[in-house]
Amino acid sequence: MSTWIRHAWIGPVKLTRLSDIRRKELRQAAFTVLEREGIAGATLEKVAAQAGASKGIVLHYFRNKQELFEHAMREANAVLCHAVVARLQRARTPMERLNAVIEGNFEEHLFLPPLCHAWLSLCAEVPRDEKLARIQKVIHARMRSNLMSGLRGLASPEQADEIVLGVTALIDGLWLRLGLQPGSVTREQAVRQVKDFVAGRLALRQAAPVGLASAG
Amino acid sequence: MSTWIRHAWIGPVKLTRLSDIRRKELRQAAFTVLEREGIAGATLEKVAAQAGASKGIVLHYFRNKQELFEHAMREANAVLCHAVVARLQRARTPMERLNAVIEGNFEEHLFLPPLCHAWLSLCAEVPRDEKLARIQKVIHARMRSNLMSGLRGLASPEQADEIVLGVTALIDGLWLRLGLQPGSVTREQAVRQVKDFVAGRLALRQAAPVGLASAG
DNA sequence: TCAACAATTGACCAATGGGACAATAAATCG
DNA sequence: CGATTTATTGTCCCATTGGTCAATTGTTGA
Repeated sequence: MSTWIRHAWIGPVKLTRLSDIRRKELRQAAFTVLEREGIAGATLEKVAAQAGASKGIVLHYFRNKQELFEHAMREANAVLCHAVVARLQRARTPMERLNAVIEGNFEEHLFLPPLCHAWLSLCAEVPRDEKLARIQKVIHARMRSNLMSGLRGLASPEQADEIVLGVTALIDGLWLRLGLQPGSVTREQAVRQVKDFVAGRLALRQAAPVGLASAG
Repeated sequence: MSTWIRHAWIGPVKLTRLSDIRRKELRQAAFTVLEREGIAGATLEKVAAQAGASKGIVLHYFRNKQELFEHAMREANAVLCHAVVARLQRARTPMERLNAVIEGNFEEHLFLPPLCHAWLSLCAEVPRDEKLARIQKVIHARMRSNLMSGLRGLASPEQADEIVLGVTALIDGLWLRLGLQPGSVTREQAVRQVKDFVAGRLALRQAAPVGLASAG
């Protein structure tokens, strides 16, 4: 976290203003600390140390601790988002778009326990932080939209809605599993699970909508 | 949290020793505080206040803060567990057992945002608390075992394994959704999702195992 | 009744954390 | 170059927190 980043391309946009660069460094440092320490142990001092700076500088760029972690969440989300969008752009058919979303959500260099740990800590604060809640809402809306872009060609609107809920929940659940028991689920397993889920739901499309499910 | 609880039946076991009762009160108070404040805001003083006692008493019954919240997690888990087991005992067929687990995991008076919030905060600490991790592990093992008791009669062992992973992830994901966006998922929707998931997977049992899923 | 024990409290303490601020160093720009 | 703005640091402050401890108040059982 020294200065190598100063004149580098970070993400899709070149950061010119020094302040922007510093802010990004600090957001990332905050996230890294979150990975290690969780929300309870993530202090301004640790973030500063992680960024190789003083505590004062953190509060120079962010009004307070809350704001810092809100930006950390936005940052992390942007990365995730980018992984999906990149794949989505190469997709041609509806099914390809669907798979793009699924695979993008389990990208190899992102589907990692520490990332999940930090994410989990942020999610746990959502109920008490209006801003975090709004970010979460946006994330879900984008996810839904991405999935819909593929599902519209494959299922009825009502069915698509149902499938979207299932897919998003399943993805989140698999991430959670990675965080709670690293090693109990691989990227390939996760992708397979979600794809099979969709396949199963689409297969049941014309079948009796109750089927086995209502046997109990 | 006064004294009405003193001579009451709490759960399946009557608590005789006063110390046991006090400990239970405090565990529950800790969980309640967790619901409101999250792990970062849950202090011993607040727990004490919630229980109508002094901070000293909390540390009289629990070695330290960590231990208190570990017990809070066990407590919450026991409640969840009880809901499932009760239904499981009334189930006769494999499918009934499966449905018992699914419905038990979304019991009406448990599938609530505050409960989820507290739970989420505890999960977020799992990576940094060996004891919490062990509790988590036990929970998952029991869940798997419960599901297996139904699935063994319905699918091959390998398939059952896969389905279990999917079902547990889906359940967790739906809970997470409840916590992050209360109101975006009802108990009925959740139950339906999981049941349909299982139905879809069982329907694909004999079909080509790849199917639509490998189109991308 | 009295001694041993458990429960409970409140005071106390050292450590830490978030945040304010003044002082200093750098950079930018006319 | 000189002045104004920006970056950065370290110090200071106050509130909070986890945890210890001695003292007090029941409870219980011989």
